[in-house]
Order: sequence, then structure tokens, then C-alpha cells
Amino acid sequence: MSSTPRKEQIIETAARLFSQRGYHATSMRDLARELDLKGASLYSHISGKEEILWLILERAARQFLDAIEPIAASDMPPLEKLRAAIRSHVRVVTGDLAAATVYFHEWKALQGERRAQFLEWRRRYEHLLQGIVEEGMAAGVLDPHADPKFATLLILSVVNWLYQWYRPEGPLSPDEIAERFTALILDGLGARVGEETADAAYQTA
Amino acid sequence: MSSTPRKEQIIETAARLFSQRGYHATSMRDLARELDLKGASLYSHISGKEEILWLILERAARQFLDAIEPIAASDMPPLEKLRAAIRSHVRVVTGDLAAATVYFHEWKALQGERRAQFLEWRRRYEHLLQGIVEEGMAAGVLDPHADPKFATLLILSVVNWLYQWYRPEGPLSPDEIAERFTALILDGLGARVGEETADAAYQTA
DNA sequence: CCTCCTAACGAACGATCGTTCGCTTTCTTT
DNA sequence: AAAGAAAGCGAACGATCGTTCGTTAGGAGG
Repeated sequence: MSSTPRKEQIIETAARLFSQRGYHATSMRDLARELDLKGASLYSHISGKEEILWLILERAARQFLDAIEPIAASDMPPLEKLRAAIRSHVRVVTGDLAAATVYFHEWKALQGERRAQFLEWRRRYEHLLQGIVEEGMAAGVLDPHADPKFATLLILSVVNWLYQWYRPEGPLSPDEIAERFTALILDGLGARVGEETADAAYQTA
Repeated sequence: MSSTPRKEQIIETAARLFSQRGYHATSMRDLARELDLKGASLYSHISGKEEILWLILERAARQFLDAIEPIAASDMPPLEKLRAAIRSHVRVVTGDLAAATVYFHEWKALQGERRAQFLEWRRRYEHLLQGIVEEGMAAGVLDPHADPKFATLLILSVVNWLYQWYRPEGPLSPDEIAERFTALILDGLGARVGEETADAAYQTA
């Protein structure tokens, strides 16, 4: 019988509540009630409310970094790196949607050292992604005229917004979503010259 | 001497504080202090905390809708519609960054009827944008093989994420940002076949 | 000058917040 | 069964929350 340790239950439940109502709108008593406990009992397992938030954010940040670091350091072709980075990002978000929502929404509730540490991880992640984009441009597989900062921002927009609309019961699997993301980011939405419908496109233009 | 009415000052200041700290982390006394008032004095002008949030969100939602409705209803070519919609969205976000931040971040604090009304506006906005995308596909200027829902989601991701990184003192004007958004959404980041030669020819001109 | 009206105020209300304390219950180990 | 540790609890703490109340200050219009 593998019973999840209480501390893990607390973190998981807190991630769910924080993602639904927000950190400040969730009280310790709310959290306790969800676990059939009284508020005071939580303090047998954690030191305070902010520690719970920190544990959620720390794990999420590590998941993002642990996923992209080996990709960025590998010797894959640049386009494969980008594809793998997008796929891993989507997997982290969809793998724990509640934690990802807290990651994007509630980090501002952190204070002092923890907040600085979080932002440093976030910055590092974005920097690694931008490095992959720049490799792609240098290799000529990404548009060399694009601004790498802006291009990275576009990719981050698409993959970061995912937590806002993804639902596990939706029609697309995480990897399918990642595949479509990559295709749209690379090729865009515009009708392509030379496609089957190119004739029609030209005629209406 | 045009002195801004107190109520407007309250709403503006609240938008700034809510966008920085969040709705629940901003107390009425915090808000009052920012206006050199005491907490009780706010209630001469507003009925309660949630009304302030509502006024911010209502205005923001109306700005988004007022901007896209005439565009969607116009007889512009589909591509121009999309370009105009993206530009107007970017203008709304950049025109009042604090309000836009509250719009995207703090609407969950609304309850009951107001929450439902807000979501209805949001849904209508996204529906209008999707209509523009579908027109573009029908006219053949947007990839007819793309899923219109997914394509709209991609556009929304890019323009909605803007509030996360836009700073008025940044190098790009709102219209420049919109122009780059449109270009990247249409053409993507991938290097185009035959680009180098065509580009070399153009660069000499 | 006097009267209104509005804006601002000090004080207080009940509620709830995160957290602590000492005690009891439950589980583990021998 | 005894002993020790871990987990949970009731009660309470000081702080702060949104809000209300009765009153005061100050300017506008007569």
C-alpha cells in the first residue's frame, strides 16, 4: 500500500486550490478542510503558507529547467532542438496543469530571496530558449532577419499561454499540441505559395 | 484647470495597485494611502472593493469589444481585418497596461453575475476574432488546412501575452509591435525556400 | 452670514487571516 | 503491553480585512 505522504498531499491540494482561486484567496483553513484536517494540523508538516507556495514553484521551475537544459546542451540539429524544447515545455505544462498555473500566476506572492531565485530560474529558462532560436538563425533554418528576442518572445507567448486553455479531456494530446505549435511557429498561418490552393489565393488577392 | 474626479483617481490608482500586487493583496487602506486618504473616505465615492474591480474590468472589456466590433463588421479584405484586429488589440493593451493586466489576471476575483457578464464579453471577443480567421481561410489568404479554433488560439496567445512583457519605454511602438506580430503570425519563423537569392536581389535596390 | 452638501475622518464592528501553544489521539516499534 | 514519536486538535493570539457609523471640515450658493 503506497500512501502518499501528507506533505505531498498538502502540496498537491494547495496547487489545485491556488490555481483555482489564487494564493491570497486561499486560506490555510480552506486548504485544511480539503484534506479533512483542521488549520492548525497543517503546521505539523510545513512551516507556513509561503513555504507551500515555494515548494510548488520550486518544483515547477526545476521541471522546466530540467527539461530544456539537456536539449540546449545536446548536439541535435537546431530545428530538432526547437521542436524538442517546445514539446518538453508542453509536456511540463500539461503534466501538472495546476502547478503550471500557479507557476505563471502566483509567483508574485513570493517575497525577498525566494522571489529573486524564482526570477533567476525563469530568466535562465528564457535565455536557454533564446539560445536555441539563435542557433537556428545562425544555421539558416530560422529566418535570419528576425529579431531573436522578439522571436523568442513569440514562442514563449504561445507555449506559456497554453495553461490558460488546455484541458486534459480536450481532443488533442500534449504531443499533438506541441507538434501544431511548432508547425505554426515555423510556417505561420498564411497560405503558402505553391500549395494546392495557391491558385485560389492568387486569384482573390 | 481640469481636475480628475476622485472616482476616476480611485479607479486609476486601483488599476495600478491591482496590476502590481493583485486584487486580494491590495487592501482598501493601501489604496486610500496611495491617494492620501483614509480607508473610510473611499466609500464616499464607491460602494465597495469589488465595484472598483468591476469598473476596471468593464471598461477594459468594452475597449476590446469596441475596437474589434467595427473591424469584424466592416468589408475590409480578410487579411486587412486580421491586421487591424491585431493592431487594435495591441493598442488597447499598451494604451492602459495596468488595466489590461487586471483584465487578464484578476477577473477571477469577480463573483456571480459580474463574473458571468465578463466571461460573456470575453467569449464574444474571441468569437469575433475567430470569425475573422475563418473569413481569411475561406478567402484563401490563410492556410485553409489549419484548424480555425487552434489558429485563433495561437493569435490570442501572442496578443494576450503582450501585457506580460510590454513596457512603454521599450524600443518598439505599439504599432510596430502589432506589425511584427502580424508578420510572424502569417509567415512564421522558418527560413523561406529561395529567400537568400530573392533577398540578395532586393537588398541592392 | 447662514445653510447645504459633499468629502473626509476617527473609531469601531464582526469576520477572518496566518500562526502558536499545550494537549490528546493515533501509529510504530519493541 | 509499554514507550516514544508523529499527527491532529481546540483554543486562542495579534493583526488585518472590508465596511459602517456619526461627526467634522470646508467650500458653494443664497
